[in-house]
Amino acid sequence: MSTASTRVLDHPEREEIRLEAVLHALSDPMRLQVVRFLAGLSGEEGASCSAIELAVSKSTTTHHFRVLREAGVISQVYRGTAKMNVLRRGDLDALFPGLLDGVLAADTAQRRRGG
Amino acid sequence: MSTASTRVLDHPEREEIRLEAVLHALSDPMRLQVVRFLAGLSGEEGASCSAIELAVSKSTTTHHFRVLREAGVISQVYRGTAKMNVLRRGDLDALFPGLLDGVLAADTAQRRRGG
DNA sequence: CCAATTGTACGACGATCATCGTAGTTTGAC
DNA sequence: GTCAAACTACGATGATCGTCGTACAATTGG
Repeated sequence: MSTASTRVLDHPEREEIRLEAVLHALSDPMRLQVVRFLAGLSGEEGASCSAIELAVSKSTTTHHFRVLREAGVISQVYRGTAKMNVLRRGDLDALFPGLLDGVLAADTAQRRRGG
Repeated sequence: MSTASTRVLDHPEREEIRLEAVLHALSDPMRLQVVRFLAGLSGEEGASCSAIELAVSKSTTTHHFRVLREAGVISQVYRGTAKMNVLRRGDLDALFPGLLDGVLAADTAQRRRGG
């Protein structure tokens, strides 16, 4: 088809994003790894699901990305056979200023200690 | 007995506190309520478990306090028949600067919006 | 010693979770 | 039209979670 893909994914609106859901989404090592990766990207690029190597099966990877999307942490859009993922930094920063950076900094600090 | 109580509770050392565990502990509304309450206290006072009215049974309350303690978010010490709870702000701020305040601010922001 | 207060231990319950494999769908490239 | 790549859907499984009630333990105050 030449028309745009009809495969559209459901994202919570900014106002629908819940702190508890975000914290829960970030409390898993795999998902934290995804967020860390996406946060390290410059600009609006984003990355496909397969660009981030997680030590779990493909189904599990899909699952983690969905949890992140449904919590409002990332947005996902199909592009060809790939699905591009972008951190919803604008929304998160608007809702919870400093939260995402705080978590990322905490993650960096913990890793630096050898965690 | 006049000797100090032998009822001692296990707390993770500062270096043992894990970010994922902290985030998980904070991702529950009841536990967030406890942390919010303790954060609102002045000085080193702390509060007994029963001082914080949670809309769950006593057993469940005990459970939530334990999760917070085992994650390193609070410290608990017996004092008579009561158990006093204190936020481990010093440890958390040292390990993850800005994280606790970020979460508390996010919680306040969400509540202000009517969440 | 007795009673009241405060919190625990121990199942138990249904719900959610992280994980997997297999079989499928959608797309882009040839 | 075929084929490979990328991701999904759908169970299934074992673990953990939040919740409860009941029964118990430790402490303080009369």
